Amino acid sequence: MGRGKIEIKKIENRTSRQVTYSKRRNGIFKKAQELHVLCDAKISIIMFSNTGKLHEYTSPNTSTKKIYDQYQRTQGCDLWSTHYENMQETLRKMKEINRRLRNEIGIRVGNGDLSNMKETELYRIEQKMEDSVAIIRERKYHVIKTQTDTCKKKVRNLEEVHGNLLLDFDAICLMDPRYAALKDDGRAYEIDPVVSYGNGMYNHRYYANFNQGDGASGGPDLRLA
Amino acid sequence: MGRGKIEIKKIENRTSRQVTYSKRRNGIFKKAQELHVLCDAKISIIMFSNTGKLHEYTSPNTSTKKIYDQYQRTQGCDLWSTHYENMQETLRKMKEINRRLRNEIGIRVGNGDLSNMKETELYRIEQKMEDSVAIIRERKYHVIKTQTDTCKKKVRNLEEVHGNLLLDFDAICLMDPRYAALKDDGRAYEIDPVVSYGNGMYNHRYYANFNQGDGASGGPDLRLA
DNA sequence: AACTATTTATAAGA
DNA sequence: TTCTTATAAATAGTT
Repeated sequence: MGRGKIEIKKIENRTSRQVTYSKRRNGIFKKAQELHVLCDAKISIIMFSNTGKLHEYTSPNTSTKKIYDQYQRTQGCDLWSTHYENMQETLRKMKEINRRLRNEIGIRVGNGDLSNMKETELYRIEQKMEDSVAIIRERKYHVIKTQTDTCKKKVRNLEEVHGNLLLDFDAICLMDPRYAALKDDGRAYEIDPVVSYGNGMYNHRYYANFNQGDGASGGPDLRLA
Repeated sequence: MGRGKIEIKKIENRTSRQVTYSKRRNGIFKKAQELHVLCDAKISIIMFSNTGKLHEYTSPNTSTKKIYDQYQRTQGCDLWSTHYENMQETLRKMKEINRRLRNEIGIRVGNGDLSNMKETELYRIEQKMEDSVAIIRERKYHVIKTQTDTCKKKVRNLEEVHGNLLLDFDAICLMDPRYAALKDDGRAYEIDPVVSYGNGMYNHRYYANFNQGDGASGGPDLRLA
């Protein structure tokens, strides 16, 4: 379609080639537009001249991106999803890790969902939590130990006074048996059975009892049974 | 270019439209191929008929993806990098959240980095940790309360016995002043100053002291100062 | 899918 | 680039 027929092969003359490229490119775009109107087609044309210049045609009411999205959907292919999929996988994994971390925290903070946990799992969690409280316990221990020591001191002192009184009382009874009757008048001078002092005046079972479960540290054991 | 000139507007006849679409589409692809050969151009054409059918032409020695990559580089535009960047942003945020969650857990488990924390921050963490121990404390409390109750019982009993002994001793002294001397022989029947019983035999300051900081529950307060 | 009258695109020249 | 124009090519309507 021109003054003479041309063979379809690369035009070696640079200028001619550029002119032809320009004319034919517009021809194609014109025909694309016509096709769009006549047949209601969506068309995307992208071309690069051999000089690297970009020209594109995109039919109205759409965009290059839209057409490529549709292209992918239709083809079921990826195009850029190679890059993309790795990222999606990473994202997916991270969400999962995140979810688990949140759950771990939730359990520790007290609003975790413990309802669908198995016994062993619950035990594991409990163990972990106990480990976690170690630091807090370390400080709490100081306070508790102070209380305990004070308590021990008082009990020890009280017991000593009590012991001395009993000794003195016994001494009085020996010196003057009149008062021995007091021993049998219903009053119990011995500490009640719960404490189990029995007859031993300086029996320290009381302390042993108080300190039962003591760790190596000598402080009260706060572990759960 | 046909038996008659046609107006460029949508062809309403379905069959005609499809025929025209087919013919012209091939015409465009043929011209694209000619242009590719004549001018050494890279061309990508994607079209969708109004029935949604996909047809494409891609010039030889290239691919849709290559052309799209070049398209993006040339245009400096995003296309899918919008998705991509959003995704990267999401990923970045998620990593940050993850890092913080890990740190939170680390602190609770005892291997967190507390070194570069400010006082207020540390206090906040401590508070949170204490909240977290609430559940554990709830159960521990049971054990401690048992111990405490036992201790109280023992002390109360011991004190009562002690009180009775003192009363009896006083009675003996009144009846037989000979033994009053024992009161001043250096032995202290009163509990030592630490316990501060003073002269009041039934003074319960001891308990008040032991129970200092009691919560409404009546149990020992395990909170840190 | 093939035919062909006709329109359209465009090669070469200006 | 754009215009011109002779001519090749595309294609509308028909078969």
